[in-house]
Amino acid sequence: METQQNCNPTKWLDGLNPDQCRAAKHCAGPLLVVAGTGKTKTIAARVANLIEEGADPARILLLTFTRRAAEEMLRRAGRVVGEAVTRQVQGGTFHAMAHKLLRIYSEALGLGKNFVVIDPGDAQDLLDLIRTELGLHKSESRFPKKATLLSIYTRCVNASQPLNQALAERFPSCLPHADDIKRIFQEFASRKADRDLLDFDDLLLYWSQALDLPEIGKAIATRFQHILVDEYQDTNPSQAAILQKMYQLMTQGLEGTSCSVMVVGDDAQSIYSFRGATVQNILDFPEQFAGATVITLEQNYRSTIPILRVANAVMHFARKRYPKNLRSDRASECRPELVTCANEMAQSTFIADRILENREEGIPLTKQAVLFRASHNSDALEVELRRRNIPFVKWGGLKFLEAAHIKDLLAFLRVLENPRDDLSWMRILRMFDGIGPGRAREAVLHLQECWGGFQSLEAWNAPVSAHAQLRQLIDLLEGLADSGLPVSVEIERIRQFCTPLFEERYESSEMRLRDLDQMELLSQQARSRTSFLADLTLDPPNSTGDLAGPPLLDEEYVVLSTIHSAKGCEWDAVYVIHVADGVIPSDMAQGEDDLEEERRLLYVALTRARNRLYVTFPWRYFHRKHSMGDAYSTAQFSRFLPPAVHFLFDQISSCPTESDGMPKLAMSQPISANVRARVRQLWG
DNA sequence: CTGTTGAAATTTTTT
DNA sequence: ATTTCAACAG
Repeated sequence: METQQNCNPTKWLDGLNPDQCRAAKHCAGPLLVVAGTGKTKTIAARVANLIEEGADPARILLLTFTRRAAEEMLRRAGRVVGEAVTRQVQGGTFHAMAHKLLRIYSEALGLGKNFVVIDPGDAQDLLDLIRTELGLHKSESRFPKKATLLSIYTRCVNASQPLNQALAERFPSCLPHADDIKRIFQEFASRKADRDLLDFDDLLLYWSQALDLPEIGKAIATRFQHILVDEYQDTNPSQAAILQKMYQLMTQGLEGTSCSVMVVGDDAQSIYSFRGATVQNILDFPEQFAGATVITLEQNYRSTIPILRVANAVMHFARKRYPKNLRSDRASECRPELVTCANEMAQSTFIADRILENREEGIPLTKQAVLFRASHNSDALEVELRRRNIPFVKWGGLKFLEAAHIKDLLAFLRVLENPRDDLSWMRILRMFDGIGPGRAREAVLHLQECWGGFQSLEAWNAPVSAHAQLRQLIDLLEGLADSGLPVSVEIERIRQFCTPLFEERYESSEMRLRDLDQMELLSQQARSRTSFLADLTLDPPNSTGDLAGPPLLDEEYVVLSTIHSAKGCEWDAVYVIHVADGVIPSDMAQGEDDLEEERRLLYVALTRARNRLYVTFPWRYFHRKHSMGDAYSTAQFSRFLPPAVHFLFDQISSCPTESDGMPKLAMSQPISANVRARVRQLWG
C-alpha cells in the first residue's frame, strides 16, 4: 500500500494512512477522530500501540456500541500483541461496563449486594403495574401505553430533560397527562430503589452519580489510564457526562502519568436519536475536552466510486451537512442497481436470484447482506429464501428474551437471586390456577411484610386451587436457594416444575420447553447465576439461533439485518429493500430532525456495501390496516432518491409476469449438511 | 377476583 | 398478526 510511508516500520501500524497512524500513535490528552470508514482498524491499531508502548492492558477501557464490536477490535489487536494480552483490556458497552463497576462498588454506593438489572420489558411491566394501581388506565382520554411511558422516561433520563420539555418536543399528544405521568415516574423510581432493581438507564445514572462521590469517583476513574469510545455520534448526554467526569478524574488522579481519551464517530451516521443520542456530543467534544486533537479521515476504503457517488448524492440533499469529502480510489465498472419491483413477491424473487448469481460469480453468501428499515420488512423474503434452501441468519429481529416462557424461567432465577424482586414474584404466581393480578399482588405484599425465607409463602391465604402448586414451588425454591448448585441444574429443576404448567398454558409447549433446554445449555458456560442473569439482560441473544451455538467458520449464510443492527459492518454485496416512501423515511418520522435521521439511515445502509449495491422497492404493496376494499396501494421510491439521482444507477424493472413462468433458481450444490440441519432446526 | 371471549386498535429502530 | 380492553360468567 502506498499509504504507509510516514509510519514507523512497526507491524501494528502497517496499512494505516498517515492520519490513521497519527490517531493510533497519539499519546496523551483528548482525541477526536471523525471518520466514515477505517475506524475499527484505527482503534485496533491504537490499542496495540498503547500496549506496545508500555500501557497496562488492564487499564485500557474500550467502549463500543455492542459487545460484538468490542470483540472484533480486540481480536484484531490481539493478532499483533497476542490474545492473552488483549483479553485483559476492559471492553464492552457503556451499560455492561457500568454494571461491572456497580457490582464492585455496590456496597459503597448503598446499592443492595444482589441488585438485579431489569430489561426494558420488565421496566414496561412495572410501569404498567403502577399505572393500573394508580387507576390511570381508565381515564376518559387515552392514557399513554407502557411502551410510550418507558420511551418518555428514557428520554428524560438520558437527555437530562425535564418531563414537560421532553413531552412537548417528542410526545405532544401526552402533554395533557403530564401530572399523572410524573406521579408514575416517581413511583417507578422509588419502587426500583426499594427492590434493588436497576433498569438500563439506571446503570448509566448510577455510574455517573458514583463519579460525583469524592472517594469512589476517584477509585473508579483511576482504574483506567486510556479510554477509547467508538460510535460516539450515537452516545447520549448521559454517556458524554460520564466520559467527561471519568477523564477529569483520571487526569487529576494520575499526575505525572499520561492518560488519554479518544472518541471516534461520524456525524453522518447518527441514527439513534430516538434513544436520546445526540450528534452534539461529537460537535462539542473539542469544547468539552480542552486541548483536544481533531483528526478527520476522509479516505474511504470500503466502497467503490460508483457506490460512494450514490451515498454522497443522498447526503447532498441533507438539510444540515457537516461537509466531509469522502474519497475512494476503488474504481469499478459495476454500477449500483435501482430496481422497481412489481410487488413484494417480485422483490423477494429478484433478491434471491441475485444472491445466487453473485454466489456463482464468487461472492460467498457470508459476504452478502440484505438490509431494511423495520424488522418485519424481511418477512416475505424469509419465506422465499427458506423455500429455496438459501441459508440465512437474521439480526435484530424478535428478541428471544421477549418470549413469555423465557421470561417465566428468568423470573424463577431472579427470585432466587433477589427475593424482593416482586415483579418476578408476580410473574411466577400468576402462572398458578386461581391466581391473577389481584391475588398475586396480595401475595407479594404478604411476602414483603413478613419475609422469613421462601416458606413464608405458606402463611399466605392462597386460593385452594393453587395450594398444591404453591407447595411444590416452595420445595423447588428452598431446594435451590443456598444449594450452591450450578445454574444449569437450577434451570433443569425449574424446567421440570414448569412442564405441566406450560402444557396447560401454552399452545406449543414442546417448542417452548425445548427453548428452556437451550437456555440450560447456554447456562453451562456461566460462572454464576448472577453473571448469567446480567449477561443475558445486557447482551441478549437475538433469537433461538444464537443459542444453537456459535456458527461454525465454514458455514455459509446470508445476513438479513435491520439497518440499525448493520451499523459498523460491511459486505461485498448489499441489497437494500423496501426503499419506499413510508418505509424510509418511516411514516412515523414527523419532524424535520426525524426526517434527517431517516436520511442518514439510508446513507448508513448504502455505505455498508463494498462492491455491489442493489436498491429495490415493491411498487404495489399490501395493506394490513384496512382489510376492506383497498388492500393494495402503490408506493413511490423513497424521497431520498429523487429522479435527479437515478442516473447514478442501472435502472431495472422486474415484472411478475416475466418471472412467473420461469424456472426458479435454487441452491444447486449443498452447502454443508450441518447448515441445513441447523436451518431446519431453527425454523422447522 | 379470575379466566375467557370477542371487539378494537395498533404496528421503527435498541443498549 | 398481535396486543390491549371491556364485558361477563363462575
